[in-house]
Amino acid sequence: MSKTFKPTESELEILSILWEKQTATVREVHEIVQKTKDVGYTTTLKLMQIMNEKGLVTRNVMSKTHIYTPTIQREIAQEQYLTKMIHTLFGGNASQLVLQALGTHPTSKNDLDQIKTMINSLQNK
Amino acid sequence: MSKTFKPTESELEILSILWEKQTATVREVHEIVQKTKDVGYTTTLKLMQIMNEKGLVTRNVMSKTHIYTPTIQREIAQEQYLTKMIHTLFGGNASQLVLQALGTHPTSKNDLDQIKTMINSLQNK
DNA sequence: TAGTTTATACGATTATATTCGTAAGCAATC
DNA sequence: GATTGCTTACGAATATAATCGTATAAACTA
Repeated sequence: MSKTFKPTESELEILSILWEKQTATVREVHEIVQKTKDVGYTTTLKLMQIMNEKGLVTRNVMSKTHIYTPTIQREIAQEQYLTKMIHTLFGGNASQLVLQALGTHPTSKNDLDQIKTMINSLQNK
Repeated sequence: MSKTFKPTESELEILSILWEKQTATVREVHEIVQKTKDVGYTTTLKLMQIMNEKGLVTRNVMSKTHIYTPTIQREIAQEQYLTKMIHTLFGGNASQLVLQALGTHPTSKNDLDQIKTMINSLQNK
């Protein structure tokens, strides 16, 4: 069914922009890409065309300026990369990853509470 | 100082094996690689030679069979990938990653307690 | 409407990564 | 001491990704 989703580095960057904005034109994407990478417009365009061929995005071609939408759910990508990362980087131990994430990435009190709640519900099973 | 650590896909796989075993020969690494990828011995050898040139590993050449050691701390790689992943995949929100990790990757009661302890100490600040 | 801007399409180049074949050395064994 | 097996070295082929230049057309603008 679902082929293995494996975007390249650049493609993932573009996807992350699309996930954020839901939908975007090449120019909008390029504007953001440019902040971190110094590449030409046609490079971004070409990448997005390739992504379309691969089925990573779809596009609405009604108007001259095409509008792109990601086809892959962010959640699916999250799960896939998370699994891989736990395996290759944390020796299969998810809690190590959690501890590290909490330790080095500031989290609001509210979010911390939410995590505690989740843990409690996991423990009551 | 520290150049940007950016191993390729295959290199990261080899590193993860070295992190696990601390130290290993090409054959030992290859044996494990072979379980998931169908590649020849010299491919693994070449990769590890390149990694040596790049400084990702060092090797002891005393005996005929070289012994490889990773130069990069696993923790540094963990931190780097974690940061990137939180950014591109979780919209900058670390707690989202934590919730997802806990939700889909079974964690022992003990580990969960440890995480709670950590959260508590974070909240008492 | 002529000129300018902004789009897409797409081939071609360049860069990077992966893979393997072959040569050569060393050591154990027959 | 020849043969076999395992090792490294390394060039070269192949595959994949990233980048850009140029052509072409639509839409806006003076």
